Amino acid sequence: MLMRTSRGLLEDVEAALKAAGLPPLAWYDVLLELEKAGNEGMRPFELKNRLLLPQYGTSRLLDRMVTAGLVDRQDCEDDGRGQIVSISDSGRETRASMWPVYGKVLVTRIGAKLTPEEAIQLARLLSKI
Amino acid sequence: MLMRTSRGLLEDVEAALKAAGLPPLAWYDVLLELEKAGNEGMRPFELKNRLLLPQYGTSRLLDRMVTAGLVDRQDCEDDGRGQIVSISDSGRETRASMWPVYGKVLVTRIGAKLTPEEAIQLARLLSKI
DNA sequence: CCTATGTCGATGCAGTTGCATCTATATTGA
DNA sequence: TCAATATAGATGCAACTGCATCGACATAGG
Repeated sequence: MLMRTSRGLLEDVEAALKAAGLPPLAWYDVLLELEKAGNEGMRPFELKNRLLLPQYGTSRLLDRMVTAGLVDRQDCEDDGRGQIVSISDSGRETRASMWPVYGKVLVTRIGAKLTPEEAIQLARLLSKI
Repeated sequence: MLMRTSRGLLEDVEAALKAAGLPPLAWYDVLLELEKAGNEGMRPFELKNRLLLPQYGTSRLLDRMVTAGLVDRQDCEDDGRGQIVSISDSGRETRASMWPVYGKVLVTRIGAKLTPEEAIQLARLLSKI
């Protein structure tokens, strides 16, 4: 049930984003992390750890986002192997415009079907897993 | 949180199946449906409706499963456009060998972390969505 | 200092997915 | 009956994913 539920939800969110001409959900997660990281940005491997993405996935996702101008990438001074990625102004705007679309699907798919107490309880149960 | 939880669970299941030299989880769902459908099998579009898969995804998934010998495909007599797919003996065996691997991950990831009452409650909440 | 090993990130390749479109057959209705 | 439309399933193409591996730099141990 968990699988079916979340897959359906995911598809709805992706479809809503696409219909609004916005990037996929994974980009939202990245933008949110980078926004939280502030101006100093963060290392790709840290992003990978936070979002539990595979290393190669992170590398290529960042590639695309840099190309799209949502993320800035610069060489890391402390570590010659590494780099620092940070969100651009355009990235901030994009994230902001994604949120209402994302949120609306969640509200209509979850908020409308569960009472607030149930939603809290669901969150509590899921967090234990 | 729902997304993160289910994605992690999914990855664990896929990894366990792969480690056991077994096909991916989607194949399990198909095999289970076909096994329930019995000897008459079922139409691909019906499978697509039940599993909520895209049409092209169903077509290609069945291609691979037929190639792997887990599914039999024959032309449909009633409808010249259509076909009938059904599970083969090998498919039944494969599904049977997948179940314990699948189940074990669920038990260790869910059963071990939630009490039976919590699990029931979780299922109830998810079913409302 | 130098070699061995570990970590960071990139990439070639094969397999998979999404999208749009196609062919073939079925159904509807004038 | 025949044209218009709808449905079943396949497929070319571009994008994306997983896997294995690579090259570059970092760090530890002798």
